[in-house]
Amino acid sequence: MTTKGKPLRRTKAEQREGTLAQILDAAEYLFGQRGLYGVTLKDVASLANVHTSLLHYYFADKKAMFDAVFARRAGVTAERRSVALDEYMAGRTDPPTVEGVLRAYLDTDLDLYMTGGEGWRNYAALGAQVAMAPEWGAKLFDTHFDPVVLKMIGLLKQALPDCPEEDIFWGYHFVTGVLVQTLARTGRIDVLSDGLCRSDDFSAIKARMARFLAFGFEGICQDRAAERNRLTN
Amino acid sequence: MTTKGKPLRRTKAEQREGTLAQILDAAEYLFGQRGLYGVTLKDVASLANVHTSLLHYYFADKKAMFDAVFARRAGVTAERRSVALDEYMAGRTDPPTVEGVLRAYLDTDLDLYMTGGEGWRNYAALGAQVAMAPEWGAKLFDTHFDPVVLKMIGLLKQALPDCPEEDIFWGYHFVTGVLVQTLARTGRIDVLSDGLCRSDDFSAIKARMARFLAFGFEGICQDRAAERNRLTN
DNA sequence: ATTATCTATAGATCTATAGATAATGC
DNA sequence: ATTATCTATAGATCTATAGATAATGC
Repeated sequence: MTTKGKPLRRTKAEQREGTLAQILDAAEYLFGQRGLYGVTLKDVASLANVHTSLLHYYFADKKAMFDAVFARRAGVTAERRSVALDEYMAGRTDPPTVEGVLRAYLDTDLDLYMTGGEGWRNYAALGAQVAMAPEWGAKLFDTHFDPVVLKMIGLLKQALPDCPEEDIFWGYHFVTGVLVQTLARTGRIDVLSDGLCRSDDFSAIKARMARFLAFGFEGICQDRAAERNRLTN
Repeated sequence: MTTKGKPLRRTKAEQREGTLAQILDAAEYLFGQRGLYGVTLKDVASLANVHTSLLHYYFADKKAMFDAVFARRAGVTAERRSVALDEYMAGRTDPPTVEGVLRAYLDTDLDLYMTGGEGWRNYAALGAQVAMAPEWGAKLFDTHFDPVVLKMIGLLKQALPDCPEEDIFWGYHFVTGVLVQTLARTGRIDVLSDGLCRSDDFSAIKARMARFLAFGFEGICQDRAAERNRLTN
């Protein structure tokens, strides 16, 4: 079995990298299924085919391992979305449109989960759980995603110059909800729709999400404009 | 201290009910903060001021306790929303509007969390965590909420007779996301908006949510109508 | 005479550490 | 000579149960 193509001898750096990836992949899957507290180090070790004590060699403790899992892909997706927003703006002289900004932001992310393989889908499910964890979850999101989110919100302000800042932030609140619900892939819509829709059909969701949300923004901003008119006249 | 107004002697049924409520309240708060796996029976017992073994007297195991916590309020909110939808339809001869249906459904629920006290807000946070749990979470939602959700979806179909069923289900998928994100109250929007918005300001959210989502539905249904026209002409 | 609550404890599991062994690195 | 991995185990914690005690119920 010692074919020339696959040398059994690996450099230590390679070995380290390989094992770490195995561990992080296993942890990512399990944490995505049951959350931080629903997974034991032993669970991760078994799935990763390493001994539990090795986890302590690589990570200070369980939370540090969890943070490493989250951080591994957080930077990648944040950067992709940031670049997509820049590219969207680079190609135009007109102010941005709400749907354009949302497409750059959301579709770019959905593409990643559609084409990035199982790892990215597991990460998505993990992200959904983190997003709903009040104690430490929001903090993780703040740390990794604030810059790109604020960049997007800045562009939405340009797209909706007459809309109060408050409404735009609430609109973003709704955007997160829709995205996070999608990333969770709980299978609930499958049951409700009796199989007509499947919660892992990101392609169907991509076809609707940005437009749905763009119309939503118009709705609450129109509302505000109307209210202001009512008060002024 | 044996004033006539507050007899120390309680009937067993009263005692049972009181203790159960203490236990369920404590469990509700803790599960809402850290999820099913992040809470131990000892945690619940300490907060409820009872001995851990008493939890085993009242519940078969931890999951049964969790289910009892969830079930206690699930029926109440489902029924309220169902009644609100009926009342909305009772008062009209025209077909329903999307925003009308969503207001009956969502505003009724938000009112409950706004006026129902701390217990209901803790339950909301718990619900948000359950909604993102792939293994057992979706199942709990199916059990308790399918009837009222399907009733609402039926009304949305009446409001949007030309919209494909598929789009309406996806629209509902987005509705859940927005509601669940709101119920979680993670404080993330507070940080992002630098205090301009607060995630526990359900009143501000109520003023925007139904309209935002109603416009979203119009958006994806218009889209579909346009697409059909394109294909037909 | 039944029901509610507490005491005591078994048995399993979980995290974490110390120290041994087996690889790669120079 | 350093780094990666495993063995063995301590100490804490967690769920669950058996059985005692203290209330209410007739």
